[in-house]
Amino acid sequence: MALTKTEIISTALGILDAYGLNDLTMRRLADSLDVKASALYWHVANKQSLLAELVDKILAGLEPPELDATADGDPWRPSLRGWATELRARLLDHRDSADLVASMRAIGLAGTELSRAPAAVLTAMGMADQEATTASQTLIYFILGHVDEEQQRAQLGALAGEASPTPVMDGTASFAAGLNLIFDGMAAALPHDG
Amino acid sequence: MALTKTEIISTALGILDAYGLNDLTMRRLADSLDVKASALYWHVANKQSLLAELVDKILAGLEPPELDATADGDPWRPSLRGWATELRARLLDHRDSADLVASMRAIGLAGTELSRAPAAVLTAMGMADQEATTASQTLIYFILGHVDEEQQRAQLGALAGEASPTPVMDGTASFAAGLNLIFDGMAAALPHDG
DNA sequence: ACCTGAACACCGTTCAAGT
DNA sequence: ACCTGAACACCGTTCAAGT
Repeated sequence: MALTKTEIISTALGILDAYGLNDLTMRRLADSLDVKASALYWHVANKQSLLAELVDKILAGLEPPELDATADGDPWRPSLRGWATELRARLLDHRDSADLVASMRAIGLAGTELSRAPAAVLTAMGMADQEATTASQTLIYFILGHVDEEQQRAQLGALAGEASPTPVMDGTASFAAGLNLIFDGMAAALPHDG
Repeated sequence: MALTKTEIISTALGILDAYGLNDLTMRRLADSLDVKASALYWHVANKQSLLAELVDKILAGLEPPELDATADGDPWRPSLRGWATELRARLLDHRDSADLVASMRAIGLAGTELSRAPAAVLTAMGMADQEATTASQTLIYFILGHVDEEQQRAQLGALAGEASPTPVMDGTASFAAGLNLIFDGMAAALPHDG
């Protein structure tokens, strides 16, 4: 049976989860598929584009945040909080994914422009376009930076004594705290609500 | 004349500036020093620690922010803004440095724990320790993420038509806007000031 | 259409041996 | 003390050749 791109991508994701980004090489991936490394180049242009597709797969199905019209107070807050929490969860599902997404994002290869979805919510709330763009980018930097640090720490922990007694700080809690800080900053830039 | 570590580090910085992080290999560095690659290992333990020293050199002399007691209003704002602007300037001085600092930070090898200095300012203003830590880390994620994107874009621009007519957005302006957002978020977590 | 074989031009790191 | 030579175990990528 001929190789398929889908098969390649999901095998790559398996290697990423089990051994990390450093061990995700074209040769190792080929070995896992019982094929020579050069065979991969019939299906993908190069490693970069393979990684970009991996990012797409990791982020696939991430729903853009929606404003709940029935909510009163700050409807955008729970909306963005839910979206950010979903994004973090997907990243935490795959080892080294925050690092991977950040590097792909920089090269502009990742199909998903992450900051667009939250920006739309903010403009819907009356924020100016440029301000909304900046604010969402700040949000994305926070999410990727935070999760990257969580994943790096998890790896260090795995190297030292397994099951570390207590993590330095609860990731979920500090993530929530950081989100609140950014939301408070956004609130200050939003038109005054009654 | 024998090689010195200082010589190695500053030559490495030169390669980083001229050719970028991808081209900063032990073999290329050795070539620049008219020496064989193996010779480097008498002076440094491995590439990681060399990169960590590079980070230290890039960030050397970055003064921690000080609170101006004579200022009224929000003395911490200009203080943190000045520090963040200084940090950005140092990073912009060296190609790929934001990427480099982020990766070293994650592994915990970089001597300078960047988020400590701004955290001290916030606790001095009466913020609780944990909140201050989270807030400063959020600030650091923003700075590194923003500058990384600036540097990546600069590289893409250099690849395409040189002297691009107008950058997509002014880096300095969007940096200032992001800073303000974060400062507004911090203000909300600070004890009410008169 | 899909894959192998073989090569090219690299990596980081180690270590006996030279001076 | 400081460096070279030579090797080990890798990389990503290309491309003629096979089926």
